[in-house]
Amino acid sequence: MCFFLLSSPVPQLSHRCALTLPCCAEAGGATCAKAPQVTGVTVQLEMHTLWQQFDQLGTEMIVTKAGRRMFPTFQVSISGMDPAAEYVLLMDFIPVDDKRYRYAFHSSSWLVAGRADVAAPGRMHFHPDSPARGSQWMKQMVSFDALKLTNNLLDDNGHMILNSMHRYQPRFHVVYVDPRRDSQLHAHRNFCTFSFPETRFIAVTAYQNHRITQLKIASNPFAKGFRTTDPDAW
Amino acid sequence: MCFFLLSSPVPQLSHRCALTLPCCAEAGGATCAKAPQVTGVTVQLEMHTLWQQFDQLGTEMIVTKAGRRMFPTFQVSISGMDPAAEYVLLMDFIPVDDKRYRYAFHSSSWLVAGRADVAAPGRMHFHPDSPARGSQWMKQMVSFDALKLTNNLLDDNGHMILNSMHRYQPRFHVVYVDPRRDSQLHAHRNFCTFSFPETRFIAVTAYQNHRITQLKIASNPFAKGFRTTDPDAW
DNA sequence: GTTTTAACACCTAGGTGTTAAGCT
DNA sequence: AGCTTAACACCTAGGTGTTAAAAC
Repeated sequence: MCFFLLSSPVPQLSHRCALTLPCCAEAGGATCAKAPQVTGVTVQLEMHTLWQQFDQLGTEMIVTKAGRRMFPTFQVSISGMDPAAEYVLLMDFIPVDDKRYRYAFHSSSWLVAGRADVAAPGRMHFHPDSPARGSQWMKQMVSFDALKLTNNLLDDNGHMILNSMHRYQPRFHVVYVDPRRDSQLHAHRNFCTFSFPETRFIAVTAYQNHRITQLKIASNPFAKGFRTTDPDAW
Repeated sequence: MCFFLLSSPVPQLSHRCALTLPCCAEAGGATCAKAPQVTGVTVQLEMHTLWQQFDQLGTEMIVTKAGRRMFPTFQVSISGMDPAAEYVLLMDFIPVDDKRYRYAFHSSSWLVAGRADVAAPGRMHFHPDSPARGSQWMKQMVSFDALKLTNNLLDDNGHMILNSMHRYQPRFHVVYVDPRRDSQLHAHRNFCTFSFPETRFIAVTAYQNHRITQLKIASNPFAKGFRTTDPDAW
């Protein structure tokens, strides 16, 4: 099941060149003996400008017992797949560091509040259309809008379990489904991973930074009921 | 693509014993050289009582240009699949006869109004979870609630195209995805078909029989706004 | 004190039959 | 006259931040 290294370090890519990531970008140009079906894969993060706006304020994502969607939604455009080959697309979340945070309202900033709590169960979220052919994945934007975040360590709904007040980096994985051989043995060659630094966030049970709240209200259609100003101003 | 005989006759099974259909039920006990993955498959129609209530009045299903869901929804429970084998589940609709109908309001009954119009394009509706393993299909009820009916001959949304004022029999197909050989050549052995006579209906652009309208309002949650009497009376 | 929970009003998104107008 | 269409009010279903109370 766990054929990815959950403990692998978070890549340190600059914001400005992260619009498009070639396969194995996080490996930093190291040796990359990947299957040909994944070597050419390129992934572009959608809603990049919105993600940047949140990232500049310090993105917060609500976690609830029942599960809460992410906003912005993680959406990507993919190219360079083998149109006829089958792929599985999935996401996971890895801790950015070993710290617990708290928000200082008087200074409107996040402070380190100690060592991280025990790590939440590291789950994978398979895109519901998986598996599908490359042609299908490349046809239009791939959206992970069914993905939900929870702080319930005993969650039984397949949601992604995160610790509140901890910082996370979403990761996106493209896995080639090799029909010819035992996929378990060659899995390490048949996938590649993409990390977009601007999608990092701190999990919270209630918003801390009021500017994050305002940007969510301004940009999320489901929060329209809380808008007071002109929505086009954003 | 069209590996089913769209023009095959509608099976004439009695209402009373149609609760559960074994594979190849429509073949009437004839020779049935099917693959072992489909021979043992059994399908049970859900909401059977509701379907019978509608059938006794003469079920009508709305067709619209944009596409309209069926109510009751076609839902089945499946058993007897090979849990590890992959199956595709799909539906189609075949004309019950070669006639066009009209409703006589004064006698509250359907009359034959001539020969059928030119047949609408015969489409297949693949269940969106297809393909999936037998274990997945048997885990819980399979619902075709995404299926929509349209009278637009030029429909480009993948909906099922039907002629209004014509009578149809929904059919349900279980197709075993054979990984070993050319599935095209052996397709005739790898599927079986189920027809439930109580799911027959006449396609309409507006309800004709007022008792059908009342039963829809009473039993469809989305029509609750039109209820006047106690819903528990049904 | 800080963090979490649950009920809530207010939205989006889309499935109902109704109705009046339009079509043939 | 028979049939179809489109706008509509009224639902279901579920995604928002708010708020006050609860939990720790």
